[in-house]
Parts: sequence; C-alpha cells; structure tokens
Amino acid sequence: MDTNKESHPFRCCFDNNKQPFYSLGMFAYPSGNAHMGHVRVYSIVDAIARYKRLQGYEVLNPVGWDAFGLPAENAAIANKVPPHVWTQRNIERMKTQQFGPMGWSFDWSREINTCAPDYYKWTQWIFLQLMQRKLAYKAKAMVNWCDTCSTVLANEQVVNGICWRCSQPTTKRLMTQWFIRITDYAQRLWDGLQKLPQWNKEAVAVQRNWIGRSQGAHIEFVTTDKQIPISVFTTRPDTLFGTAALVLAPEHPLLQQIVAHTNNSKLQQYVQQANRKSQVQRMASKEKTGVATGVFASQALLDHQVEIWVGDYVVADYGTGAVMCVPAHDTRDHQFAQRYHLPIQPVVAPRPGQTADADDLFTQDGVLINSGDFNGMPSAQARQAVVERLQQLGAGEGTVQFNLRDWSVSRQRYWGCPIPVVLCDSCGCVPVAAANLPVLLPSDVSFDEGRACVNPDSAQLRVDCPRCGAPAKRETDTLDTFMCSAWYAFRFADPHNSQAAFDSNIVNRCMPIDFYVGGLEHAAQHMIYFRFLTKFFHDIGLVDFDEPVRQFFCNGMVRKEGQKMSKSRGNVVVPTQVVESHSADALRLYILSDTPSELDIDWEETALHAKQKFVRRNQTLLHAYLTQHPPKNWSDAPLHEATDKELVRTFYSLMHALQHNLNSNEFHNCVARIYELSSLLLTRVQQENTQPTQSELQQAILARMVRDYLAVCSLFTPFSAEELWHTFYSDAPLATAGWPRFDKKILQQATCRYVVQVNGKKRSLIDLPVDANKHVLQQRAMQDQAVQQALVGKAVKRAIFVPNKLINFVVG
RNA sequence: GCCGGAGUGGUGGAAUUGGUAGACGCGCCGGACUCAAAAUCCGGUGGCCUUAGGGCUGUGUGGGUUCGAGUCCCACCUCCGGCACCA
Repeated sequence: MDTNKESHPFRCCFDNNKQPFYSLGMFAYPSGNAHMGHVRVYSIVDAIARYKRLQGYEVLNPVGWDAFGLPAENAAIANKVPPHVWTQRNIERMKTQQFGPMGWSFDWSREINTCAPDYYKWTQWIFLQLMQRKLAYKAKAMVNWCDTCSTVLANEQVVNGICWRCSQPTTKRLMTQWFIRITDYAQRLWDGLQKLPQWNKEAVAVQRNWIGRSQGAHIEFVTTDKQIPISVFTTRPDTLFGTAALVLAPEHPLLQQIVAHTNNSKLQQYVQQANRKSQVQRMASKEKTGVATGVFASQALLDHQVEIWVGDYVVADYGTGAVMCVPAHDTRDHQFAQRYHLPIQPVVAPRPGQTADADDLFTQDGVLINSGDFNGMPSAQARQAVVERLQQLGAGEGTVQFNLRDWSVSRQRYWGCPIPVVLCDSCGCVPVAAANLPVLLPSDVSFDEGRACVNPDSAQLRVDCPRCGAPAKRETDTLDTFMCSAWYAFRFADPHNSQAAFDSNIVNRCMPIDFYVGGLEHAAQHMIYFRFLTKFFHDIGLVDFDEPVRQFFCNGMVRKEGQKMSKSRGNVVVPTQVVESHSADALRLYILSDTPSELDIDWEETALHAKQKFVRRNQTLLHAYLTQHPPKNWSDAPLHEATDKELVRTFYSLMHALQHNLNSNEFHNCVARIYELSSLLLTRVQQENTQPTQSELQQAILARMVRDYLAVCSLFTPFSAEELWHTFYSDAPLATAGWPRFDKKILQQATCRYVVQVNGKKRSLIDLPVDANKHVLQQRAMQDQAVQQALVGKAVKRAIFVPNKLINFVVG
C-alpha cells in the first residue's frame, strides 16, 4: 500500500481505484526464536493478504516487534549484553533467518520496533495526552506485586493470583503507582462489544466477563453512634429487608474511624491477619470468617438496626468494599450467617402465598414478603420500587458497577518505555514538555546484581522541574509493554512520521483493521487496551472510528503429543528446520490444512510429509506440462468452448467453493479444494504430457486453468506457485495477476442426480436433465427396481418433490 | 455458580438454507515396480449381515417437530476454555 504523502499530496495516499485492506497478525516479541505459533498466525494473515491482493485490494500487511519487556533485561543480567543489543540481534535473526524464508508477504518498509526512540517518543506523547485529560494519574493503591519479577502487575496480568510471566504467586502491596483511568470507558467498552459481529465469539465473551457490568444500587447505611455513612453496593435491592448485618472488607477505608472508640483487639488482630494473607491464600479458603465490631448501623427503610461486621470474603476494591448481608438470598451471606448465627429472615418467596422456611436459601427472583409496603411485588418490580423509594429518601440510588479496574501501568523495571514525568518536591508530578520527547532510557545502568540498576546519582536522572525550575528527579518507573502494543497498529499506517504519532487521514483510510489475527490469550489484555486507546484517540479527534478491529480471528495453538511445545519439555519443532527438511511451502500448507485454524493442532510428521509430496508432485507435473506446452493466448481463452465441458465445470465449481471457504476463513477446507483441483488438473496434464491431443484453443483453455490454479495455490504454496508463474507466464508478481474469473454459466450442468426416497430413506439415484418436472421424475423412479421393491404392497399417499434434488414417496 | 465452545469412522475433520452422512487428509489393508527394502504409483477402507445383487444399522443419551433431522425444539450426560467470595 502506498501511503506516501508526498506522492499524493491532496488525497494523502492510496490508489483511488482500489479499496484498502488492512490485514495484521499480532506483532512478535523478539525472543530470537520464531516458533510454530508465529508460523500459524502469519500464514493465516498472509493467505488472506494474498487473496485480497489478487482480488484487487490495496493491501497493508505490515510486521514489527514488541521489543520492550523482561526477557531482554534478564538476558542482560545473565550474559552481560545490554538489552538493546540483545534485542536488535534477535530482531535481525528472526527477520532474516526465520521470517524471511517463510515467504510471508510483509511490507518490510513499515517495520517498527517499540523500543526504538522514534517509536516510544510517541508512546510517551500518548501518555502525556492521557495525563493532560486526567486519564493517567498517580495514586497510592493496593496493587499486584510479583516478587520474582520484582514489579507491579496489572490485574490482567495476574491469573488466579499467579503472575502470567513467571507463574509465581503474587501479593497485594500498597504502593504509589501510575494508573490509566480505563474505568471511565467501561460502559463504552461494554456497549462496543455489541458492534463486533466479526469477532471471535469467545473473545467477546472473555471481554464481557472481564468488564463485568452489573446493574444494581448503592444503599446508604449510617452508624447509630457517630452517624458515619456507609454505602453498600447490591444487585438485589429487593432483598434489603432481609439484611442481617453489614459486612466490610478488612481494608475498608472507614473501618478504623468506625471502630475508633471500641478498642476491639480481636478485630484489630483479624484485620492485620487478613492483610498479611496473600491473594492466593485468601482466595483458597472459601470459608467465611469475620469479626463483629459491636457498632450498629441503621437504614432509612429498615425498622431494625444491623450490626457491622468485618469479613475477608468481602472484596475491598469492588463496589464500595462493603455489602449488606442477606443470608436468606445470597449463598455467601448464608454461609456467613450460619457460621456466626445471624438471623436468617426470608424476604422473597418463590411463589405468591408460599411462605419460605427460615434458614432456607433462595437466590432466585420471587415475590416479596416481610418487606413492608413492597410485599407481594415480584422481585424485578421491587428492585425498581425500592430504588425509587431510596432515592426519594436520599438513602440510595440505582447504579451500575463494573468488574474492570483501572489499568496499572508503572513497572519497576529498566527495559520499558520511560514515563515522561519529572518528580518535583514542590510541584509534584510534572509532565515533560512534548517538545522534549523522547525521554531516553538512562544509559548509566548496570546489570551486575541480579537486576538492572540505574545509577541513582546519574546526571540523567537529575533534571530541573519543567514548571518551577528547581532541581528535581525523573520518574524511573517504565510503562507496561501493553501500553506500547496498544497503539502499534496505528503506527503501521504511517510508520516514519516524525511530526506526529500518525497522520489521521492515513489512519482513517486504513483502519479499522479488516482482519486481525492472534491468540485468544490476548482477548482480555491487549484487546481491551487497544479498544480503549482507540476510543481515546477518537475522543481527542485523532481518528474517526472508535473500534479498532472489524474482524478478529483467534488461531489455535500448535501442540505436540497433546502438550504445549516448550524448551523444558524438549518437544519444540523448530520452523527453520522444517523449512530446510520439507520446504516452506510444505510447512505452510501443513499448518493451514486438516484442522480449522481456530482449533489447536497436534504436530504430525506424517501429514507434513504428505504435504511435501503434494508440493513436489504439483511442481514436477506442471513444470513438465508447461515446458512442453508454453502458455499462449491463455488470458481470454473461452472456457465455454472447451471440449471437455465436464472438466471445466467441475474445476470452476471447486474454485467457487474454495472462494466460499476462503471468505469464511476455512483454510483447511480450502486445502481440501486444492487437492481436488489438483487431482482433476494433474490427471489431465499428465495425459497431455504423454500423448498431446489438444488443439491450440484447447491448450489455451488448459493454460488458463493452470494459471487460475496457480493463483489459488499462491495463498498456500507461494514459492512453487510464483516460480511456475514467473517461469512460464509473466514477470509481474502473481499477486497482481487477478483472482480467477469465470462466467457462472459454465457451472451449469446438463443433468442432475436425483435422490429417490421412500419414507425419507434413500432407495435409489436417478440421473435426469436439470429442471426435470415432478411427473417425469416420478415415472422414472417408479420404474426403478429398488424403489419398486421398497413400495411392494404399500400405497403411495403422496410424493414430495424438491426440484433438482429429490423425490420422496410417503407410503402408508 | 455464571459465560462461551464442542461431542460425527482407528484418527484430524467435511456436510451453504433441514434433503445421497463420512468430502479432503493421516493411518491401516491389498496390489504394481524391486533380488529385497525405501521411495513412487494404483485400488480398498464406519459397523454388522450376505454366495452375489444387496440388506440392516449408524452423527454423545432420551424425547419431540417434520414427508425427511448431524443440522430445528425440549430435557440430560460428557469434554474443553474463560470468569468468579464481583455482592
């Protein structure tokens, strides 16, 4: 794709006769070793890119490197090689020795690298934009801490309390950290999910889970002694009258104030213990524990007071960190109440008039009882009514709560994008002026003591405050690498822009991405951040659209013997070795065949051999044929004048089917069609090789078919297809030669195979002319021996006729 | 618990809108070539029955709708994945 501004100053870019198409595989971490996962992602992307090019689209198919991150730093520590050297070396290796030989049709002129200053300058610029709009902020908060990686992690990077990188348990720590206020966008991120029909369904579900929208209410309680207000969040305001207690998370901000005068040592002990427990420990014990505070609270609608408890089953950073405990209608509250003998008062009955037993747990909707004015109301109606009443009383309001938390982005590591902020004793966090970007990584760093240490006295860290000019310090935390990868797709559209992160006109033309490929594991992290930043760009007027990806395709993993390939298991199949032993075409054909690309595949050597055999046979036979019969006048050869009409018809109906498979991303079915095409074509070609019989016209037709075959093969076996094309047809790339075209008329058949059924059971097949009428078919069917046999002694009640398909005799 | 996906031969998996179940591969069996093997090529391959022609049966289980169900509806079972003391 040509997006060069200078060559098209007014329209900014693009061949106006062509539609742009942006295909993208998630960019790679430059570990130095390409693996089968890369082969799968980029082979899928490349098949589509080549398809779209043949169809006449102007295709943007770029590649780059997600180059910041821990492994480079760890390698620096282990090998005493600076991270940028290690990274650059890996990129060179992957590019030339590993990606290159695969023949993926990337536009290498757009290669980007997130650790290059001309890239991270703009990551910093974006951060400043967020900061300016108060969407990036520094705050003291409980964050996930990984000891092994000695850094903070985002919620998205902690799976069941375990660090996603090193698989060690994480703990919670109170730290001052940078956050991105992604929660401001929670509702829009939620709503946007409905507008993504071409996304992998599972990915949408993952996001829906992650954003986790709950409709409910805030309900205000107040302590009876000191009138301290306590707000709870609930999705079940209809159960308010069943409240037996208030339960606060041990970290609840008002807790110490509430219990200040009580001097409850048991309580203080409990709070300390809870804070010491790791997240894993706390989640592991499902037992509900807690301590009563001795302080009571009241609520405007309740005629009884409830005691305030502290329990670590209440999550501090969800909702308000406090819940109303309704034991009769919530599983957890029920367990808690049973343990501490709190009253269990049912307030929702399953059916009108039915009195619920005390102690029973009923969590579904029903009809209200024991709830004053609200008695008799169905739950759904009661939820509204209760909220309305609370609102009138100023004691609560309807609200929406999200699971999504703000994105913690600072990392206490060296090898990341520097946060462009100066820490000043009097001015606080002061953004670096945009004109002074990029803030370069400090070079005064040692990797000697098991971690990267920037010399704290380094002149590079001592700067003057941009606001007051007083001596100040640079922020040494770096940004989460997901920040770098949240906008790389935009940069690809305009990769060398030195004036801006990207030119809006160019990006508006190329994006949203038409076809994005990557693993499902990024559905919750990268894809949320990517969507968020797109909405932000939209809001500040940088782009016209607010969803970055039209079609999101999630590929499956490549396994071996049912297990993930990994060095520690010693079951890694190295792509470059397979290219050497079997060829890139065979590898690519193999990786795209036999199994739908969204499913996991298990590496199978025998199937790979078969693909190599196929490529070889194709090449040999076609080469021999084309040598004997150099293609002439093939481009407009009239297919309808073929003597072998059946060959042409079958061939192009397979082409038609293949295109259908391609449009649905069924690459394995495409390969099946290619096998069928080849079996047709090679049989014919072999005949010609041994005993040529064809007139020039017929040869031209066959040459046209061979060309069309090469065109579709070029998506799956580009090396051999391009080579034959180049040798016998044209010097121009096959990609520019056009997708096979043919008149649909040649697909029409003269005869049709009809199924004859008796009571829905197949009894015979009959060939008749297309569009034969029911009467003719019925007559012929009745003469059929097998049909007659099935009809013996039975009366035909009626016959169902489906044109060009079947006739079904219904007999009694 | 909630959400998403899937159950079809020995195996990976096909089957536009309900209309010939098992496309295309892998494996296996048989044959050709060879002194032999490898490689290559040709043929066969769901199960059961049958001398043949052919018949019966068959898409996780049980019902249902329909002339006709792998496909639609209801109930259930199993597996995979995601989320989760989220109130």
